[in-house]
Order: sequence, then C-alpha cells, then structure tokens
Amino acid sequence: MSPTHTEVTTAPAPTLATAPADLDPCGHEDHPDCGIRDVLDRIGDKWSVLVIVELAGGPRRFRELQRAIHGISQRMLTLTVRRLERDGLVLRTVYPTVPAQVDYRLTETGSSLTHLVKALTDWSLTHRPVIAEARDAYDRDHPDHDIR
Amino acid sequence: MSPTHTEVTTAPAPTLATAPADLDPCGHEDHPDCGIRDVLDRIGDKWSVLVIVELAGGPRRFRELQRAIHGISQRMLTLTVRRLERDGLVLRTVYPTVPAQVDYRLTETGSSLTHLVKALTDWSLTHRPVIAEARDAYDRDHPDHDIR
DNA sequence: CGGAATCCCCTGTGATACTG
DNA sequence: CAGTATCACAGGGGATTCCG
Repeated sequence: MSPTHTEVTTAPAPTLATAPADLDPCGHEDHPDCGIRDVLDRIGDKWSVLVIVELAGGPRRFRELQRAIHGISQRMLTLTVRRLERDGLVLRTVYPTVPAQVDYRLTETGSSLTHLVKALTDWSLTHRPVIAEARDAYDRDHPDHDIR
Repeated sequence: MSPTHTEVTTAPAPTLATAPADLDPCGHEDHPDCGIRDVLDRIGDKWSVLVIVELAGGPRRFRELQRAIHGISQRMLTLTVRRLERDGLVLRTVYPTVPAQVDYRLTETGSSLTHLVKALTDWSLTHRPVIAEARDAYDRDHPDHDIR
C-alpha cells in the first residue's frame, strides 16, 4: 500500500460537537445490532437483488432466471432463491410435469421490496458518473493503493 | 440437506407469459451488468451502510465510529472508510495534532444516500416480524436444511 | 489516536459431474 | 428442466502486533 495516508490539513482540530444521529434506526444510542443488519444480510449478497429485480417483471422459471441474470451459476441461483423463499420474499411452485417445471414469483413482502430496489438503481444511475470521477481522482492521488 | 424439495402442486403448469421487467434498471433486455451492481458492490458489504448511518449524525472521529458500530474491527473500519472515501461518499480530514486526529463526514454524494438507507431501515423494521415468521414456518416444514 | 502489517480461518462462490 | 453433490479456491473479515 502507499506509504501511509499523509494528506493533512492546516486548519485547527475542531471539537466535534457529537451531533445526534437523527437517522438512528435503533431505539437507543449504542447501535447494538440495528435492524438494518437484517436487510443487509438478506439482500446485501451478490445475487438476491438481481433475482428480485428479475422477478419484479413477473413469474420466472429456473432457467429463465439463470439466463436473465448474467454470470450466476446454477448453484448460486439455487441457494439464492432458496434463501429468498425461506424468508418469505419469493414463492416457489413445483408442477409435477415431466420434465419438472418450477416457477418463482415475488410474494407480497417481496414485492414491497421492489420500490427500494428501484430507488437504489435510480441512485446508482444518477451518481455513477460522480463516483467514477471521485475514484479516478483518488487513484491519481494515491498511486498503487490496494483498496478494492 | 433434506431429501430434496418435494412440495409439488396439483395445478396445471401455467405458460408463463414472459412478462416484461418493468423495473429493468438496464436499458436493454439482457441484464448484462445492471447498474445496480455498482451500488451493491459499494454499500452491499457488511459495514458500509452502518458507517453511513453513523455519519448521517454528523462528523465522527475514528474511535467514535468504532465505538458506535458494534462489532467492527479496526481493520474493517479502516478498509470501509477508505473505500467510501475513494468513492467520494466520505471526506477524510487529518489534523496534524499529536496524537493524530482524523475525522470523517459525508460528502454531498454520501448524504444523498441517507434517504435510501432510511428507507431500508424502515422496510426492515416493518417487515422483520413477517420475515421471522416465514423463516420459522420454513424451518418447521423443512427440518434439517442448511440454507444459511 | 489512528492506523498499517501479518497471520489465519471461514464463508461465499465457481466449476464440474451426476440425477429424477 | 431443475436441481443435488463435491471439490477447490479467493477473498472477506477477525485477532494480534507494531508504528508515527
């Protein structure tokens, strides 16, 4: 890594006015396990959100999902939909045909997540350029760092 | 894992009407790398959102952050704020005092994320009971599975 | 105080092969 | 088609130690 972060400031050290966390998702001051953790552990993985996005377009079969979600392996798709099913976000239906046919669709709860996902993608698309620029600037000022 | 998922349905297999993904974050049909990936890779990790939540309450020093975010290690806090700094979501300021003093605060871009985070925590708090119930039900119907 | 450097484990994920 | 079963591996992340 670069020879240690060394960009200092000449300004005097301020006394941080311990501002209150007006966004505190918990009830009390010491964030013990903020409910947010639940969501993150659930949709914060590599594929869940993409599955939800795809299912937001309507029911999909296993292969359809796999084809739609570029790069996901069979194994991960299985694990992802299973977890979503377990959490009640996705409904899995098996039709006793031959060969087997299974479809997945969002439950009521799952659908309520699509708004958030939409907001996330919107934010992403809006700020992507700014972030890319910030990144380039950082990488320019900090040659040979290994962040990410 | 349990002897294979075997909950079938008696209903006839429907012909999925390939509904359009009206939530498609990409421009075209085949989701190649949906912009959503960018956000997820950025705030979808274990700690970033918690740091953002804390900084939403105002500037914080390194130790303050670590104390506020229960369970985070020194190493991960460092890595997390570095990545956020690199992406231009957090501003890091070093005061040449002795011992060193550093504070972190959200940038304009970073602040714009607090709305989303708030929405996420709200959703989490609202649906937590339902999800917990779904989970229990699943675990009851599928004894000895190893999902998650 | 605010890190950086190491060591190490464990989990998530991919690749491949097999099955009802 | 829709999985399951294994193997194999990179990297995320924790604990500890050292430094300016």
